Amino acid sequence: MIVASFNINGVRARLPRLLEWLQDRKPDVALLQELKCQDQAFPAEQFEDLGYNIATNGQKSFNGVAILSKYPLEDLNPVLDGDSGDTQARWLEAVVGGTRPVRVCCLYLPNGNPVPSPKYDYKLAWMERLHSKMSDLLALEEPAVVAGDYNVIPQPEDAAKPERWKNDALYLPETRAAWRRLLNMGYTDAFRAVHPTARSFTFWDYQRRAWQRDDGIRIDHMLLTPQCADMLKDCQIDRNVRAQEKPSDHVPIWVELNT
DNA sequence: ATGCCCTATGCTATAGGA
Repeated sequence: MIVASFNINGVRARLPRLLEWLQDRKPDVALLQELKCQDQAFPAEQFEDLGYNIATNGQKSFNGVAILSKYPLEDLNPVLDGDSGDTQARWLEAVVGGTRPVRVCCLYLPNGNPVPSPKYDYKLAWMERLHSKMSDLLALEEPAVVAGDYNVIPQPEDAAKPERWKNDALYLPETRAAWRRLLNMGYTDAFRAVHPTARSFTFWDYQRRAWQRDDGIRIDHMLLTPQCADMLKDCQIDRNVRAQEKPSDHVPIWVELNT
C-alpha cells in the first residue's frame, strides 16, 4: 500500500498537475494539504473518476486538508482536540479499510512566523495538542501514519542553508524541541529511517530562484507508529514534480507499506 | 531591511504563505 502526502498549494490551481501525479504514482491513499477552498468547491468528481473515495475538511482561501483513498474511509474525524475555539481546517483523520486497516492522519501544521507573535504561540500550542493526540494513538497499538506539512526543519541537514533559518519559526530551538518530543514518544520519521543521511528537500520557495539553486528545506514528514514502522518498505520524495509547469512549492512524499 | 513569487478574494489591492 502506498500512502502519500502532498501540500498542493491550491487544489483548483493545481488540478491538472495533481491528476497527472496521481495517475503516475498511483498512491492508494493521498493526504492533501492547503486546498484553499471550501468543501463544496472541491473538484471531487475528477478524483472519483480515478477510483478514489474522498473526505475533505475545507476552508475558504486558506488551509484545508483532504484524504483520497482507493479503500473505504471509516471513522472520519476533522477535529484535533485541545482548543474548541480553533476554526482553522488543519486536521483530518480516517481509518483506511482493507486487508489490514491503517489509520491515516492528514495535518497542516501552522507556519508560526513572525516570531514572536500570536501566530508562533498558536504553532507551539498546536504542536502540544498534536503531541497529546499522537500519545493517544500510540496507546491504540495500531498501524498509523501521521503525515503532512509539519512546517518544521528538524535538523541542519534538512536545509540547504540552515543559517538562513536560524530565527525562523520553522527552525527555532523551541520548534525543533517540540518535534523531537513527538519522535521521542516512539514515532519513526519514515524518510530518515530509509535515508539516514540523504540531503533531500520537500519545499523550494517560488522566490529567489530557489528551485534552480536547490535552495530547499525538508518540512513535509511522515511519522509512523511502531506497528506501522514494522510495515515500512520504502519512503521517497517525488522531487521531479517541482520542475513541471505551474508546480506547487511543495512536492509529494510517500511510503510503501507491507500490508 | 525589503521584495522577490504564487494563490485566493465581493479582486486592479491585500493577505497569507515559508
